[in-house]
Amino acid sequence: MPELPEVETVKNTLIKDVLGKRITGFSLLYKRIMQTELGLEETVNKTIIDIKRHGKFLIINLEDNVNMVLHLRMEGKIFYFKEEIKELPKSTSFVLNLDQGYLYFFDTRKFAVCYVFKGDDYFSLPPLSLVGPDPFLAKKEDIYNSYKKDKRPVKEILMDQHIMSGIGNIYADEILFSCALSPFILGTNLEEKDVENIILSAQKILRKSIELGGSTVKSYQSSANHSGSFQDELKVYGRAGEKCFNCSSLIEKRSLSGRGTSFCPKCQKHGNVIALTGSIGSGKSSVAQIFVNHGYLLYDCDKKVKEFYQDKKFISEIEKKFKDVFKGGFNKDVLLSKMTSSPSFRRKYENYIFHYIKEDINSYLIENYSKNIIVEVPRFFDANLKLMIPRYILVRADKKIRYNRLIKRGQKNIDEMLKLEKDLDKKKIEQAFFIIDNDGDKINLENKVKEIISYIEEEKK
DNA sequence: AAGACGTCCTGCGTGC
DNA sequence: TGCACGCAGGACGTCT
Repeated sequence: MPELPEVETVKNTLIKDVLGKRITGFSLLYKRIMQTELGLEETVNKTIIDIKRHGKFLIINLEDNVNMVLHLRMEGKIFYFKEEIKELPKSTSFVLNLDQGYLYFFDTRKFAVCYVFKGDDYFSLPPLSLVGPDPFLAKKEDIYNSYKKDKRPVKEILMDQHIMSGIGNIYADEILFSCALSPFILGTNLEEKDVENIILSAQKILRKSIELGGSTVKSYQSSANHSGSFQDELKVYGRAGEKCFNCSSLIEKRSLSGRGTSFCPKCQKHGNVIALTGSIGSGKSSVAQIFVNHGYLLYDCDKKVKEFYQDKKFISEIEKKFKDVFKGGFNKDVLLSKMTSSPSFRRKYENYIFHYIKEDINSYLIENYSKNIIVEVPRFFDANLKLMIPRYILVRADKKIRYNRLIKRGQKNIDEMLKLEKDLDKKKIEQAFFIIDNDGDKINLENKVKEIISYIEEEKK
């Protein structure tokens, strides 16, 4: 994704390639890219006299005060070729024919936008008038004044182009790692020195990235002939589940306002988050209780799901989502029979519930990011929580012991429930943070869990 | 008013 | 092997 360093790289490449060249014609293949009444025809027969960057915007100054303003968004790329491409790729948004060569604008997802202005007041008109200074131009006092009254999490503010521009998802994660701040800390809770740190870290990281020609991540590349190499410098972005280079903690990932957010829980001052999983009747709750006694907050998925089923909004969402099944309104018996008779329904339904609970865990963890939390989640693997909570404790118990526990609990349909369980594969067992074999001895269990808790405390130092 | 959600779009990963 | 599905993601618009 082009952020400030990538746009800067594009700018530098274009200055080398096309400055002084004249636009002789154009073809517009994706019309919706144009955001202004004025179109590319205004650029014909004009020479490119300068190329600038403002935040993540690229500005192409032409003769006679014609100015193009481009935003590459996710995947916009501008490549200069001396020769014409015979078969244009599907992703081509437009082509500018030059007196020598061609400028191709590619954009697979078609999110990029283009503005054409006549006159020199384009800086005082949207979109540029709404863009804040980039970290190299920002004044510490101004930025601190904005941050301290902003109730959003710092990462959101950092990506808000109106306040400070140029930083997107990748660099936001990297900058916050670099200044050891949680992405979830609220702007109102930041001190002046934190904001100063953010600006300095931003400058340092962006400068380094510009030196390396930006990042070449997934499909993004700044120019046809060169790829940047800053992706090799990334410390947290795209590293969820891997070890922090600094402290060896596992990098965690959450979703913050729809953006994947990776961070090191130790370096960025988070509480411990541990998932607790294992088959039914293995004694997860007893383990969880011991964590609670040691000051951990408990997120209990089974309890949460029960609460969801009491919630009218949740039920009406389910009725809407699966309206062919719940024609006469939501009904547990209908649900059960459909679940057993249709595997595809079961899959879809469970995925929906997993998704729902995952979102809920996500917001709980963000809200309580500085606290220690134990998340009791029987279907940890099915719910795909491994990147959100890389550390999980596996509780196991002999089948006989579990059977007896379930009878004691008054559980119905025990045989069916046990039959539905899948065996854990080797990898899942190997990757467990700890395995607790719970044979029913309370003292043993208590000691084992205490051991784990003090291990976690020790690790955190 | 601020926050949640929808919109644009396509390649790709997942899971059967 | 292929198909269907759903997600990611920057910025802005809309709704509450």
